[in-house]
Amino acid sequence: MPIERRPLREQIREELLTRLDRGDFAAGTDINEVALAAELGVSRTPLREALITLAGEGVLESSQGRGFRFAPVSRKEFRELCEIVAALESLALDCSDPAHLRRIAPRLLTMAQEFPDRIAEQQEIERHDDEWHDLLVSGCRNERLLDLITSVKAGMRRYAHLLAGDDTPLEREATEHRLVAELLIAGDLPKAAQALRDNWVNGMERMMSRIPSAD
Amino acid sequence: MPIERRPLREQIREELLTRLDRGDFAAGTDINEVALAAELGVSRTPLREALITLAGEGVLESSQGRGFRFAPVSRKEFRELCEIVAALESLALDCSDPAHLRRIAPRLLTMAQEFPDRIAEQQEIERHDDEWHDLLVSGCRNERLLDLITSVKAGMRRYAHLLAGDDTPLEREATEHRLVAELLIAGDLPKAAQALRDNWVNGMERMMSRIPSAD
DNA sequence: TCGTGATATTTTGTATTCAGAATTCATAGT
DNA sequence: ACTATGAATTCTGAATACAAAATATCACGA
Repeated sequence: MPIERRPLREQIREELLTRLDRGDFAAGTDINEVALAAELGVSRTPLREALITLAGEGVLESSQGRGFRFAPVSRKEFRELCEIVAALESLALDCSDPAHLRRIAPRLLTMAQEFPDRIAEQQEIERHDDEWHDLLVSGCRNERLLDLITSVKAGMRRYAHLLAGDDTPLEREATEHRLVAELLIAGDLPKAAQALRDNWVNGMERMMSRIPSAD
Repeated sequence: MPIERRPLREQIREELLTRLDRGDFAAGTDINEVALAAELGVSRTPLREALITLAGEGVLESSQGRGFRFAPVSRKEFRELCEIVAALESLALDCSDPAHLRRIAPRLLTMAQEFPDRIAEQQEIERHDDEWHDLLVSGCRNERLLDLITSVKAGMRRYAHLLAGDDTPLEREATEHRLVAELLIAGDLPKAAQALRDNWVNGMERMMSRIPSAD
């Protein structure tokens, strides 16, 4: 078995992100470093390193002397993030090996058809959606781009739990994924990329109404 | 006068980037934290925070137990970065206020025509080029996108000093900038965005031969 | 001469401590 | 009652201290 040894800051970062997914943190409230470090069972040093990383990814914001806080959600930011990820994933498709795309296209179609029931847990739905997108860009030969996409998506996690409890979007999301997969099978990459961008734009609009309008 | 108070980590990050521009650091060599901290006159704590930030931006790489080092340059990575920035700046144009674009277009044209002499210092040329691109995207309403562009470009600084000493590219760079400006004046945003992407692709190819082929 | 292993040294990763800024709370004055 | 002022407290930002991992050194044997 491969023995895994990673810096604490990375483990902490992931733990904070999963807690964020669970909705543990109220947006906008300050983070108390000593309390959080004690809760995680680590010292402030690696915790602060993780916080700085997350701030760089836009998950947190910080200000001099007042430390870190989870950035409040806003429609404006969400729109901005969707625009960015749409462009990046579309670019990732362009940079992908066409042969690889043809190979995975059927699986993408299957996954889109197996979209989780509306009974399924929110967590499960999100995981499925993430997996689909991950597989989609898995053939991208631009490694930096893949890292960047991961990083930007980390900043979107604050929004994930907001879309709990609505069913209708699910169908549409699945339909759009199917469309992308079918266009890939047909070998029409430009159209597939466009459909993917549309998917993000539509997903954004579905979400918009659910974001508190502090804007 | 407004008294400026910023965290040490940010000042350190900037200092390291300017030193990188000066070519102070040999790529691939490990960074000695105590030595560098002493040289900068700070403790290891804020220095490490800056290093972690830079690693997140791709300027540095790190591995468990062996600390940080400046990532070696490679044609592959440079191509990847150019692809990304081309897409992001193009997106920034799309997100810009058309009125603002019309307003700045003449200035962009002037700047392109005033492109520094080939006698000018390398530093000066780069600064001028950066300013032109900054002005170009200054009307972008997607703030996150602007931050992201800045961050990705930080990762490209390692390549800047490589193109010293060649004159011909200068002319072409200026010509391409002029073309973008003229298309903006004509109000043809899609064509301008395309010309901008071409500018990045061409700039990449000009650079390619100058990057050591460790690949 | 080369490789192997034990030991010493260096350097990182993490914890702890210290100093100063921000906030809170109480009190005095209007 | 309300504001302003200042002390006390809390928290962050930075420095220092400590532990463990990585690297270098060197002796020894094939």
